Amino acid sequence: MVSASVKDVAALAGVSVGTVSNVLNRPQKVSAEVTLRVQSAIDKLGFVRNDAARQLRAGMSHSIGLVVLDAANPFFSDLARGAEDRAAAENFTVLVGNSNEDEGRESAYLDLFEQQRVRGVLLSPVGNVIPRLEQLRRRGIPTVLVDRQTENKSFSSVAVDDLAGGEMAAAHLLSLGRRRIAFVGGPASIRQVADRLAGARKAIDAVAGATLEVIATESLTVLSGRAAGESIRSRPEAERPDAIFAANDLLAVGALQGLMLMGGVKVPQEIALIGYDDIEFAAAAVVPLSSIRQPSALIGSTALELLLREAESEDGFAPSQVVFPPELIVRASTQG
Amino acid sequence: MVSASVKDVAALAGVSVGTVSNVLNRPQKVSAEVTLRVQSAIDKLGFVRNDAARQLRAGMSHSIGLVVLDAANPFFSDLARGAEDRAAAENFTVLVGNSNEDEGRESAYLDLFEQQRVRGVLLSPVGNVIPRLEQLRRRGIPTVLVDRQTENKSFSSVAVDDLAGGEMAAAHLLSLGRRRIAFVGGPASIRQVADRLAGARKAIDAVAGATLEVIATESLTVLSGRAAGESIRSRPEAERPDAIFAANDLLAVGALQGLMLMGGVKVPQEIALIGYDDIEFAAAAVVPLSSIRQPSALIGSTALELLLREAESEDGFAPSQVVFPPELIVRASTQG
DNA sequence: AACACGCAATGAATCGTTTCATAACGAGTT
DNA sequence: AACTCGTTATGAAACGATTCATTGCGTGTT
Repeated sequence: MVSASVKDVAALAGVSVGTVSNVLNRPQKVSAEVTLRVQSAIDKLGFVRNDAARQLRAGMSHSIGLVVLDAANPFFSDLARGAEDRAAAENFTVLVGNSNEDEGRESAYLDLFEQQRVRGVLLSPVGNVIPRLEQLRRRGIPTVLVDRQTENKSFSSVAVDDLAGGEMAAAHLLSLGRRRIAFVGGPASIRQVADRLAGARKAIDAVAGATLEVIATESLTVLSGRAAGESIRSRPEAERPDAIFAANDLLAVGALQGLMLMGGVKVPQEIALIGYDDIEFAAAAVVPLSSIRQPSALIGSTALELLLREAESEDGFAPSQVVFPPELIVRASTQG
Repeated sequence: MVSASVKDVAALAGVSVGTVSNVLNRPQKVSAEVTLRVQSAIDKLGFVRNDAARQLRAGMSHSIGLVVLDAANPFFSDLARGAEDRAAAENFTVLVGNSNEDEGRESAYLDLFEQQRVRGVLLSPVGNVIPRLEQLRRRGIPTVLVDRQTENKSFSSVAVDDLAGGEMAAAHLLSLGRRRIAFVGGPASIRQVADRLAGARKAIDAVAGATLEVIATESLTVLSGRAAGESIRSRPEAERPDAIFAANDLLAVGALQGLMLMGGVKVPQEIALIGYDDIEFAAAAVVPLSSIRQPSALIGSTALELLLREAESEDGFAPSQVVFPPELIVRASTQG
């Protein structure tokens, strides 16, 4: 006997299977004496409910699926934590899949979630997923997009206004009197990067005499940032920017190192530096980093909330697009 | 109609449900003509297998559960990736739970995994879980411990020899001629911390005139390390150690910052510094960090392999304890 | 004494897939 | 023509929990 079933419990307790189920799910409907007998039978047999059977009968699971672009990115792990905590409060479980920015893996996870009959899906999409989402919706699985605003207003989404964030970062640098601003980031195909750059451009265009230089990187990593920083440091002093806006904090940390190597450029005196995301490490960097904070956990919990509401409602649910404002965090890298 | 079932597919294709199942699971047993008809019915109806029903019938799921101490720690996310990749190759899915070093959450995840009838569990344990694991085993769910050697040889485990790692780190510092060595780490209740310290002590005791000072920290974080570094910097020069071994890289990074603040102590000239884990950031720190590398992904994949082998075997499986050797990675923080 | 009512407990039906013993059929053999 | 294979296809049974219409029983009412 691999494991006991309700039938075994019922037999041992001398009751029907229906009663065992009632003890488990509607204890108030069962007399105290019988409850006790059933409980002790459960203990004696080490009975554990079979989730697959429950789910089959229920028709839907108590899980929701989450597909993130990069599980190693602190932004997404915070987002996931936010979603998980909110889900736990409603007795739901979150299954996390890591697409690694690969459309194939994204699709595989969506397939898996469909087979599991998850209650809904949170998705930070790689490519154009709208057709796939419409298919999911037709099959009764609602989706909420995270960290991405959609043109398509028929889906709910929760995101941060990256355009405003970029504008905010650039405006801050401009307010320090800096005028030769460099944007470090890439690849440009990543929506968030493009939006942050567009926001920065907007702020810079509004100030006479301010210029924007774009330094493209291959990825959003510390090493890419370091390369960018070193290339700036190696320029003649007159050709260096006086401020850098990095598309995320990993790049900013790398840039900082590239600049400071061998007693090079002083941050913030010679070049002010600001990042994006406000990851935990930003505050602890050698020169604590200014950054644009995103409420990552809040994005996760809000998206989950929206999703559950949509899942519970009958069709005809009105999708909503939630956009959180980013927040400027000023630290040493843009002070002095 | 929420979603189509095999029955619907069978009806549309004009065959029996058994045949549909055969098309799905043993295509070679079905004639080409029928296969085609069934496939097109599947496509037309948008049929998606119900995993709960499959699993109920099969008696066991195609998932394995993994409980980690801290999902945000790069060491564990690498370990998880290793396990996931290996699992995917065998058509298994890994469900990741984060215990956050909390016994209650650990237990909740184990309950959940039991209800899901997972094929096995990988566990980086918080407290004394042996009784719980014996219970799981009785119910047919094998367990492999990760990142923890057990006294109890009846369970398989995959770990790195932290004692050897600690010894290796200290021996490296001693080989540089350093004699006043400080160990930065804590809380001591964490097994890994205690083992690394014990290893260091062993190496230091073997060298005449070498001393070991233990600087306890509250946690294994950058901020704790920074505090430790600052307190060392504020000492009179004669009372400072000439080398620091930090219990993990986050502490080492923090210590580095604490030491270097305000043009303080030079690393490695005045104080050599080595960390543990070799997280990605170590190589990219302002002074690239020497560290003790653990094969995190390999630990994950090996543990998964052991687990599957144990799950497939009938009872009478001989548990094995795999211990990987740590590896010394020398970078600038201990050179010069 | 007859009746109605409410509370407990019952157990058959159900969810969707897989499996397996059986049937149907055609081709080859004697 | 009777037979044995071999190949396909069939459909009922099984997995385990839940649900719900039904039964049984004790209490209170008239």
